[in-house]
Formats: sequence, structure tokens, C-alpha cells
Amino acid sequence: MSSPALDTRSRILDAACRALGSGEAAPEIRMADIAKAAGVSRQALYLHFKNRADLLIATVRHVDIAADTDAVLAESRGATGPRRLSAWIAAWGGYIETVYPYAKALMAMYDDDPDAAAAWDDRMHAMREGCAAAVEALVRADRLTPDLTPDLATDLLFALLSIRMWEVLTKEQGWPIERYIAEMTKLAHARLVVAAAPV
Amino acid sequence: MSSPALDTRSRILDAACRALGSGEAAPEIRMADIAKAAGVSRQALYLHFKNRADLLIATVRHVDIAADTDAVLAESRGATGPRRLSAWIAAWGGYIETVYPYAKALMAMYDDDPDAAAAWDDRMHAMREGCAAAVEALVRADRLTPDLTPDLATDLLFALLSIRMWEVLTKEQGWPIERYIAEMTKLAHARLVVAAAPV
DNA sequence: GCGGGACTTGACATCGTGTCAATCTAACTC
DNA sequence: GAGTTAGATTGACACGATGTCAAGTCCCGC
Repeated sequence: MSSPALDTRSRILDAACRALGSGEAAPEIRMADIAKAAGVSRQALYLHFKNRADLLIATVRHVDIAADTDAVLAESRGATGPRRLSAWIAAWGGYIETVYPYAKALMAMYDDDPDAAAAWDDRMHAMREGCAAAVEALVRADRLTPDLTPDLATDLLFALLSIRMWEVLTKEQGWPIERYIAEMTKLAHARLVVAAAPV
Repeated sequence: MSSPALDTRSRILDAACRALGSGEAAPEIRMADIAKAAGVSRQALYLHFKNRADLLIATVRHVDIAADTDAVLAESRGATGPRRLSAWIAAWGGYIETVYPYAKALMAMYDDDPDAAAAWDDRMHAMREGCAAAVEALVRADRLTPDLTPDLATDLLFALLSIRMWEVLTKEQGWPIERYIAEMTKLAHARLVVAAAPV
């Protein structure tokens, strides 16, 4: 059933996937390595992908078919008010952890490759919507700090939850993911959420 | 007085400096470009620097002889309590702005070159001390939020003020530096500082 | 058995880094 | 003034990576 072409293509994607996943920094991953890992000639890669960036982008897409941003976003859609903010932060924090190596690869290609940049921007757009929705939930519950506009609050939350920030805290400072989520939640609440008005 | 060697060396550094400063992404800057800009042969670069990384690191050092981290740190040393935190954030925010392109270059080399990594770590260590000192000022004034240890607070502040975070807010989201400083100040205060105890 | 698509092999162009050897030049020394 | 020498230049080359090309091989379906 599976044509041999498809088989090879996915063998390549799997190999690239493993390569990206295994801690190795993205720029270090060579076409020859991927080919070898896939048990395929280097040239075969160019039969299926137009170049290195194309392959890596396809790899990233391949990975998060399973764990998609939208699903994460949905996960927090139930809650309202400040609890929605918490849910969003927790869901996103967990998501980054699984997706990080691939996101990093995309980031690394951002400057060189316009397609990679587009793929990245796409992802970040979805992520920003999650932030905006969480802020909107605060607004609806009348719990957004008065000196913040929804836009500004969204910017701030987006920045706090950026992969860059995650990287600093968990990779550079060695925070476990639980602490990351706990502290980010407290931080966001401290700045964005105001106490409920007395009835 | 100035030997011709020194003269050439600084012409190279100036050229590299201009190249790094002019928006160009660091990986794009080629040895040949720098040589051309310095009005010198490509090989001359290798007479003065052992390789590309060495040159770029020297360039970064060259740049912030004037605007040094320690000076920035000193700038905030006067204030006490929460005002010290504000002073530190303002001073650091302004400093990043001038130093950003060079810092970025160093960051970009981090994975490849151990010397670049060391230079970077050195800088970040100094920066972390600034954060620790600001937190210490809060502790002394009895104004650190009780559910934060000084270490955790320092981690958090360090992450908030990281170049990465600055990048997201000012470069990606287009915040003017004033807004960055204002919002970071509010954010840090919201999370780290507790109201003064009543007398 | 034959045609054609998928893959391989090996060669090659290109680009950037880094090395090397030969040459040039200007300044310093005797 | 001649010789030495450090600093530069020129041009060539090795290396490693990407990407291209052409010819050949293998296997599958008709």
C-alpha cells in the first residue's frame, strides 16, 4: 500500500526528527548525517526536499501533527477569568517542553530562510491568540489590572511565555518545568490580575 | 608612537565593529567583508586574530571598554530598597540598547566556540550580580515578597532582564525602550516587592 | 521481458574558513 | 647607505558543507 517513495520520505523525516530531538544543535545537523541515519543516500534527500531548510521545516511540521498548538489552546478554553490564565500558562509550558528542540531549529533558520520564518510566524501567531484569549477572559471577568490595556497585557504575556524566556529559565538556569509553570503563573497573575471587586 | 601593527589591528576592530553595529546578523559577516572594510587584505586578519571567533570576541570587548557592565552596575548602587530595583532595571535596559548587536554576535557564537561561550558567561555573571544586589537591597529593606527566596527572586529578575526577553519585546514586538523599562519595572515590582510594613 | 520511477554513485561547482609560501616594503640599526 | 626584520600583500590551496548533474542500477507493474 505504502508506495516506496512515501516510505523513504518518512524514513528521512523520522531520521531528521531523531536528529533534532537528540539535543544536537540544529545548525550542526548535516544533510549527510540525516541521510546516513535514514539509511539512504545523501542525494535521496534532494529527491524529496528542495533543500536543507525545506527538510527541517517539514520535519517540524511532521512532529507536531500529534501535539498541535491548537490542541493546547483548546485545553485551556474551558476556564474563565484568572483560572483561564493559569490553565493557559500550564498548558503552554507543558507544550513547549515537548516541542522545544523543533522550535529551536525553526528559530535558528529564521534569519536565513523566508519559509522557515513564515512557519515560525505562523506558530507564534497561534500562540499569541492563546495569550489574547487569556487576557480577554480577564477582561470579561473584570479582573485585568486597570493600568494595562488588553493589547499591552497580551504583549507582556506573550513575552513572558516566549520560548526565549522558557529557554533562559529551564535550560540556562536549570529550573524544572513545574517551577517554571508555578513561577510564571504567579508572575503573570501578579502583574495582570487585580483582586476581585467586593460585591 | 603607534606601531603600524597596532594601527592595523584597531582598523580591523573598527571595521568589525561597524559591521556588527550595522544591523547585519553576525553569522552573515564574512572575514572578507571585514578585511575590505578595514582596507586590508583578508590574510592580515589572521596575523592579528587566530580565527573568526577570536576577532569577533575581541571586537565585542573593544566596544564596551567605554560602556562597561560594571559601570552600569555602579550606576544603581546608590539607591536602596525598591528604588534600587528600579534604578537597576533602568540602567540595564539602557545599557542593553547600546550593546545589543554585539551581545547578539556573542550569543550566536556560543554553541560553536568555547571562548565565545566563556566571554558570554563572564558578562552574564556580572549581570546576575547586579540582579542579586538589587534583590539584596529588597531583603535589607524587608520588602522582598515572602514567598520568594533571594535566589529564586534573582533567577526571576535575571530572566526578566535577559537579552532574550529584551529582544522579544523591543525587536519582535516593537516596544520603544521607555516602555520596556516602564513595564519591566512594574512587572518586577509586582512580583518581587511587597508593600512596606506599617510602622 | 520491458519501460519507467525511485534510488545510488560519483563527480563537480560554489562558498566560506583557515593555512602556507613567496614577495614586497618601510622602518630601524649599525 | 646597506642589511635585517616585522608587518602586509598576493595568490594558491585544503577542507567541509550545500546543492547540482549525469549515468547507472534495481525493482515493480504491465
